[in-house]
Amino acid sequence: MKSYRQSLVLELVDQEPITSQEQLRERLKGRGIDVTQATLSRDIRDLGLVKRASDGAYRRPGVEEAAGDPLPVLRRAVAEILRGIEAVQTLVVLRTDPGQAQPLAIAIDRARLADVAGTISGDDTILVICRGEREAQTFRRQIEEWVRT
Amino acid sequence: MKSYRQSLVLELVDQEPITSQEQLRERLKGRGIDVTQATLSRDIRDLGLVKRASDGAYRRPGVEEAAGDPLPVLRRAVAEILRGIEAVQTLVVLRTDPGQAQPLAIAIDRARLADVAGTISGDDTILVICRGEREAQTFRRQIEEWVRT
DNA sequence: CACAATCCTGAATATTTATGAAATCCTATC
DNA sequence: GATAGGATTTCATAAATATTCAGGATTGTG
Repeated sequence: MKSYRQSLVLELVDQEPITSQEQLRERLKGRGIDVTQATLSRDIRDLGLVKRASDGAYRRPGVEEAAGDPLPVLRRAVAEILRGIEAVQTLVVLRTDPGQAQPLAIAIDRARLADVAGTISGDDTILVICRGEREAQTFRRQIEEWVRT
Repeated sequence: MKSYRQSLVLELVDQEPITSQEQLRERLKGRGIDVTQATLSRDIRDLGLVKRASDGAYRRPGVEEAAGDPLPVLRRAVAEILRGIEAVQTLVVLRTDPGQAQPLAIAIDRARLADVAGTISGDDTILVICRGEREAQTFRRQIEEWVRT
């Protein structure tokens, strides 16, 4: 019983956001398993599940969430907060308004562009490490394009 | 106030197991910060901390038990949260899941590897500055090795 | 079978966390 | 300084979770 129930718990937790033990209880009932919240509290401890404060959902540790399409977010971010751009060999330096570098850098990271190996950012400057000099130019041109649009 | 307090929360949570918001409240009071539990509930959500059911301790997602030898910690961190690695000249760019770069960078720093001069990290990217191109390759290979194991 | 030891569970309850509403604190502007 | 608007915090309370205790099951042993 117990181990079957626990494997079902993992399955449920993986396929939809479960944010409370009561909710989990209902889902299990739907599958013909009826237990109390106390039991689920113990199951969750046994399974080592984790409750993320950001959305309150139970998760197996280490499994991350995928969000919506990051490209539009990036385009908006560029249009809104980019103030300057410059390529130096394989690096591209972006300037923003004070305090805006971090959000823009995150947008770039999440867009997972082919030219970009990664970014590091300070307060109003972002360093974009590109995969080569050619890629740095391509990236700069792409961004400049977005600024104009 | 808020951002200072939140950085203190991260610090406290990293250095000892905090299992309730009241406990966190006491620790903060010990550092001269006096707030209510309600505020901490919101801070914890803002910071995206996670409460592990296995021991009830709050953690930054992805960070594993900080203890003794830093190498095993690093290996585990690599296995768990590394998503990509790439060397560009003397630099190595590591990619992680969103928001996970910081903890992995800390693990690298603490391991004090011979090839590594230092690290800088953003949201999901870490820039590792190696002591030379040869060392960058060695470091990359070492990490890749760990990913496979 | 009888017994003990152990595991699992539910009920009741204690503890912990989240939240709505009001109060307070900041910051910018006149 | 006075004031508006927003952010942040507290207070009070609701909601969610953990735990204690006791009652079956189940298993192993003589």
